[in-house]
Amino acid sequence: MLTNASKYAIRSVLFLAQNSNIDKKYGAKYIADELDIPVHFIAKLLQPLVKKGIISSLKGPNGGFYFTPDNGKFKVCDIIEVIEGKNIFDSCFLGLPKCGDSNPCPVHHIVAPFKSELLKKFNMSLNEFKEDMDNLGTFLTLPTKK
Amino acid sequence: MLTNASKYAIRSVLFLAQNSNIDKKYGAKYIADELDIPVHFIAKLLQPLVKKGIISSLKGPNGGFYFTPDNGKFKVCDIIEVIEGKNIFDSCFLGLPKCGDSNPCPVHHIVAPFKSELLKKFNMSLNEFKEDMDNLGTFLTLPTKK
DNA sequence: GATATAAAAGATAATTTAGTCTTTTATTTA
DNA sequence: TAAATAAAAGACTAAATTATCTTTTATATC
Repeated sequence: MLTNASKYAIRSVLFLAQNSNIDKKYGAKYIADELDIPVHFIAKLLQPLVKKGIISSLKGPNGGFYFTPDNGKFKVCDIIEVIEGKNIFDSCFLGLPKCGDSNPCPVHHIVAPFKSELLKKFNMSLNEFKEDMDNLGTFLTLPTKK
Repeated sequence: MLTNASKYAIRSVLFLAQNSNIDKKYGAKYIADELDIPVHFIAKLLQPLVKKGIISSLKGPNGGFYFTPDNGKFKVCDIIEVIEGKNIFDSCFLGLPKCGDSNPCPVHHIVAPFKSELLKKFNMSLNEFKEDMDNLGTFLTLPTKK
């Protein structure tokens, strides 16, 4: 459903949301190591996210990527849109060209509520999402990294 | 989550399950037109399914692909396994290497029950699945094709 | 047996996704 | 202002997925 690119990007942004601020920045290498992601790949992916304002960055010594309260106004959906360039949640799970409530595919009744729940979550602001993660006690990394 | 190949294959098999029998076969071209799928692609995809016994085929005039009660003993999961060659339902939605109940990613609590429901369905026999489709009134084609 | 038909088999091409490497630019610190 | 650092930008490579095309084989019918 999501490409590796989107998965990497989402986890990186959430990592920054949880762990960074203007005084505590993380380089691409650190993020990649932490999340078990290819370094060069994530470095490339973060560029358009910075440009869009979803995360912040600073070059040079003591520079890196970081998260501000303003960044937290964006949503996970924004990350996906920047990386994929299109809405990937429209398409039918079985590839039916016109799947919908009135022309449902054999798994539509299972997939539709799932997508709806997922989109509810992905449409939360990143600030809200972060709080939600704290409440649920969820993870972004390998258990050994904690 | 599923590749195009799997989606095409699943819909083709279900089409045959619903519409064909030993006296009513369909050529690759017919199936492709009906389901809005690339002809050559589906022709290729159906080959390993026949070999595995998930669908039946006969060469020559009046030949084509068809479905027998015996074919109906396989499951949708079998189709996916033949086409993908691996279990695609294991991996975490956000790409977390060790996502699970005890180390859940931020959407695990949404994804896990979805997968579970889906797998329940995909582990039904195709005979059962066909009946289920009748009961639910689901579709495999464009509404205009009906 | 010759011909037509349709799947099987095999080779190849195109596109998308994934990932890497090098050079440039901005910023800090000495 | 020189050196070091880290992101930005750009070019490039690799792999997987998607799709097409051609040749061969099996089957039915005439």
